[in-house]
This record gives sequence, C-alpha cells and structure tokens, in this order.
Amino acid sequence: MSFTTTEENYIKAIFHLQQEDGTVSTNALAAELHTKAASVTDMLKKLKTKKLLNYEKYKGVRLTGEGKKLALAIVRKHRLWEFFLVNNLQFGWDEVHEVAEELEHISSKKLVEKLDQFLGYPKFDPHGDPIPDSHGKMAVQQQINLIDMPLNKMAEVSSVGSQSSELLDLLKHKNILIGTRLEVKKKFGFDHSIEIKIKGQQPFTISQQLAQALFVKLV
Amino acid sequence: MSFTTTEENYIKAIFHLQQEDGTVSTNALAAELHTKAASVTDMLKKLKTKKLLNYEKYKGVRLTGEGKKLALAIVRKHRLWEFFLVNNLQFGWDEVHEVAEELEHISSKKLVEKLDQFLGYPKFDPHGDPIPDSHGKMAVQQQINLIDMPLNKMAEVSSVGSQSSELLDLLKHKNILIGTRLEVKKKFGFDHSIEIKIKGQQPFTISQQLAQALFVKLV
DNA sequence: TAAAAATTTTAGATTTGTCTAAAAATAAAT
DNA sequence: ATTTATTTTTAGACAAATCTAAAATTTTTA
Repeated sequence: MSFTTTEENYIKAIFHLQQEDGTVSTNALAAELHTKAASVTDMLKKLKTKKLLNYEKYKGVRLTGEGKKLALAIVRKHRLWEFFLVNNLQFGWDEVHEVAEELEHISSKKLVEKLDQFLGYPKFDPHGDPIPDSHGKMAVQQQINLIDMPLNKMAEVSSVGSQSSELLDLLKHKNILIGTRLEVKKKFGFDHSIEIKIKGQQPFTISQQLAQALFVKLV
Repeated sequence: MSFTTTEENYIKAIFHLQQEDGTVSTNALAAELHTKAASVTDMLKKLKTKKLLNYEKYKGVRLTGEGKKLALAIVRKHRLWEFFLVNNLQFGWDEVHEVAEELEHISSKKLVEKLDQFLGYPKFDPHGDPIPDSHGKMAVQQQINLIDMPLNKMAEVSSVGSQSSELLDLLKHKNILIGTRLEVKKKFGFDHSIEIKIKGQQPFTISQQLAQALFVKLV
C-alpha cells in the first residue's frame, strides 16, 4: 500500500496532535494543516477505508496501529534527513525543516536504511528530537522544560518546542542554540519570566513563552 | 515560478527527446511518459502558457530557453542524487534510477548547491552521463559508441544508452560495468554483432543492439 | 491528387483534493 | 431544559491531470 503526500501529511499531523490530546478533533486538524474542516472530514473518511485510523463522525479520530507505524516511518525520514542536512551539508539547524518536509515523502525503504547507516544510526535530530529506528522505537531523552529547571544548575539546551520561524528567529537573536549551556538564576512570579546566564555573557531575562519552548537536560 | 512533478516530467521528457529529433511529436511524448496523446495535448497547452515551450497545434513542440533551463536543473538534480546514492550510500549503479526520479523533484535550490559541494562538484554520474553545473553547462565526454570502436584498442565503458532494467540486467549478467576495460576483437557484418575481450576472461560475442547501447572512451 | 492511414486535437467524463454554504449534531449558557 | 453557540458533516462546485471516443488535420500511398 502506498500513500500520497497529502495523506502522509494528515497521518503525521494526527500523530503529533494525539500525543497531547489522545483523540484529535476535525478543527484542530484543519488548523494544523491550514485547510478547512470540510476537507478534513473528506480525508478522514478516505483514510478510514485505508485502515489507518479509527473515525466515527462527530467523535474525533485516532490512528490505528497501522497508522502509527506509518507516522513513525515518516517522522523517521524527516529527522534522518534533518540530521543529514545539518551534519553533512552544513545547513543551519534552523533552516532544515521545510526541506525535510519534502524529503520525508520519498518512498524508497532502501534509501532510508542506507541513509541511516551512512549517518551512523543517529538517535537524535539537530533539534534534539529522537529519531525512530527501523522498528519505530525512539530513545527517551530525559529532558525537562526550561521553566521547570531548578535554580543554579547547569543545563544544556536539547530541543525546542516548535519549528516556527518566529521562534527560531528569536533564539538566533538571543544566541541560544541546541547544545548551549546555561543556568537559571531567578524566576519572577509576576509574569513567570526567568533570568538565565550563559557562560561568558551577562545574565538576561526571557519570557515565559520562550522558556516553555525550550527543553534542557541536566549536565 | 514553481512547477508540479508532472510538469517537470514533461519538460524532462521533451528535453531528452529533442536531443535526437529537434522537435518532438505528441505521440512520441505520450509513449515516453506512458500516457495518452490527448493528455499530452492538454499539458502542452498548459506548459505553453507558462512559456516553457513553443507549441503550435499539429506542429510538434520544442522547449524555450526557459524550458531548457528548467530541464537542465532537473537533470542536474537527478544526476547529483545518483552520484550520492552510489558513492555515499553504497547503492549499485543499476538500482538508483527510480529513487533519483523522486529526488529530482525536491525543490530547494540551496539543497542542490550544498549537495554538489558536499559531493565535490562531480562532472559525471555513475552511468557516465555528464552532470550540468549550476549554470547548466555540462562537460563533454569524448566517448564513442562501442559499435564504432576500432579493433584491438583498449577502451573503458563510460556510459550506457538507456536505464532500462532489461539492459541493466543483461549487463550484470555479462559482467560489464561502468569502468570495465575491454577490446573489440572482431566485427561480424552478417548481424553486426561484435566479439569483445575483457582481461582475464574468454572473448565473447555481443549483439548489435547491446553494442549500440554502450559508450566507451579510449584509454 | 484523391482516398486511406496515421496522427493530433476536441469534447465530455472521471478522480483527487480542495472549497463555500447550508444542514446536522454536539456543547455551552442562561 | 431550552435556547444559543460551536463544531462537524453533507451537498454541490471547482481545478488539475487523466481517460475514451469522436472529430479534425496531416501524411502517406496508390
């Protein structure tokens, strides 16, 4: 069985949304895919006949085992290509997302396995997200949200909460990268902003929104 | 301006066909693309409005400068990816064509340039075909058809006339690869078959059709 | 050069993924 | 517990790329 790029994008979007919510609503999917609810309904019916998801009208949707398998295969490709783009082709980690969105739909199974081997079976992509292996298994990273970090402990930025270009822009401006080491010096209850310190720089304050978009691991 | 995969496949097919014929007929295109003449007519009208080709009904078709530029960009991507697959991912040179047919439609300009750089600006792909550079220029290879080789001169197989799996199958069976060195020992006028010798092997005979599908350079 | 053959184009239909507008179902609020 | 608001689905239409069958054009051949 093979799938169109559009079908794959639906499966991937459902996969990501159901991590948080369990079942996914038509409107949430429409928003995620920048399309309309009516289009989503049509596609859900189609994907149901392909046994990729369980769908009852007005009840929302969840992926079947098959659907999850497909989603993981797509995520695997996406993250492997991102790793390749950054590590081999010298792309910046903040400019690979769109290209990987295209590359993830290349169908050859052999290509994925050869690429994985060539890259040395990486476990995490350049954003710090785990890369599913050929069986769909992902390493679990003991990362926590920056907002939850204890004070004065050294932490390393390991992933970001989204790939929005606004976020990546802000991080670039603040000189925060995957791998950047920092400490939380102070938390302000008023607006939940936090003060952080990067070695060799003056401490500075970041907003609650930004802190929540950053994941770190203790070092 | 951006183009669909289908549009790009039409442009590429016209480009290849017009190398031989100058102008390309509707039926020839339909055969090449495994589609019907009526579909070709529709698409030619569409591509004409996009200024990629000159088309007058019943008169056949030729690419414009713009069309050629696009065709060369696609050929460039195809051959760079083939090079990558064979040289870096350890694919056999006879199994990369289909994957490259998909990869050639990835749109990122930056990806192509970074890939080219990563690969070391290769001039020829694994089939011996020249890779257009970023300006569309190709190295000219002083290769001749095996059928035209003088007797008893050492030659090296540098490219094959087509990527048909039947041809690749036959070559594999006869143990002929890109880079294989051989001499033509005898030519038979009756059926235009030729006897060739590969070092360390008994001489054997190949058909006119096969000889015409092989290009060599003198060494 | 006129009839036959081949090629090419048009006309109308189909499939995929999308849309808008209206109807149906569910959830929220008074 | 009705009314109101929100969400979701249906109905009908559209654009892209394709098809078949029939008509138009060009080429071949007698």
